[in-house]
Amino acid sequence: MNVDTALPALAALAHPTRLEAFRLLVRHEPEGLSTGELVDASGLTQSTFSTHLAVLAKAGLVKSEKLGRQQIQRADIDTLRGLMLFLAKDCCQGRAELCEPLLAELSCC
Amino acid sequence: MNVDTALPALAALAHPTRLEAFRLLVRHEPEGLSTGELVDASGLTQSTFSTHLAVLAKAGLVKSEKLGRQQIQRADIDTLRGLMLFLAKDCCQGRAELCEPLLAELSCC
DNA sequence: GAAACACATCGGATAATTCCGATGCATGAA
DNA sequence: TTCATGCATCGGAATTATCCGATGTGTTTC
Repeated sequence: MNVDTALPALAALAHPTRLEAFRLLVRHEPEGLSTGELVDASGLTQSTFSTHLAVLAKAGLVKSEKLGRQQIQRADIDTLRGLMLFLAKDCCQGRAELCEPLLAELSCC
Repeated sequence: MNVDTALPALAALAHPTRLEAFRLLVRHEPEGLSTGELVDASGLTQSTFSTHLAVLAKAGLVKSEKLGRQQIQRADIDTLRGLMLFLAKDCCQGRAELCEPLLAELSCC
């Protein structure tokens, strides 16, 4: 993950519909959800949501898989992790004191 | 950090100029940089960059302080940490296996 | 084959971003 | 006081994002 890959990922998440859809997919890992279920959850038109999904997919945050005539969407945790590492990298370089509190809170996992 | 605070933060970072400026400020913690220095680094007009800086400030990612007639800008690491925790929260809830690799890589700090 | 279904894509209208020059408003220097 | 400096804000033009209905494509069912 670098600036060129982080920017589309940030832009993809910087929209209420897409952020909510992505979080929903993360909570439904690893089974995923069909596009139709996501459309229903969004409350938007099918065509509108489809373009949102395309933005998430292009950013690498969502991968899809065909299952019969529906499309199963799944969150790509590796990309999310890459984005978080990219954001953390700057403050971690030689300045551990800045990221220690983050590690402490993440240790809940 | 919740959806309402994460969305402006994501949108603020989802722009090449603002992302670069924020990363520059993180690397210059805790001294900070003046607005003029950031303008020079951006290559944009002073007025254009000022509006970008206002977006970062409104999202809580940058705090400023007056020093004579210049304005010292500093990255707010707490907000960055809050954003990362918000993104990580979903995948950590009851599914530690998803976040363990993140912790492993972050342990470089 | 025909119809129904799930989803993607196109066309176009509206709204929001982005960018700049010009101007305003403080602060420090002469 | 007068002038220069550093920065914020205003007004407006160009670009981009967002949203929807309509249509196209592939898949299952009858």
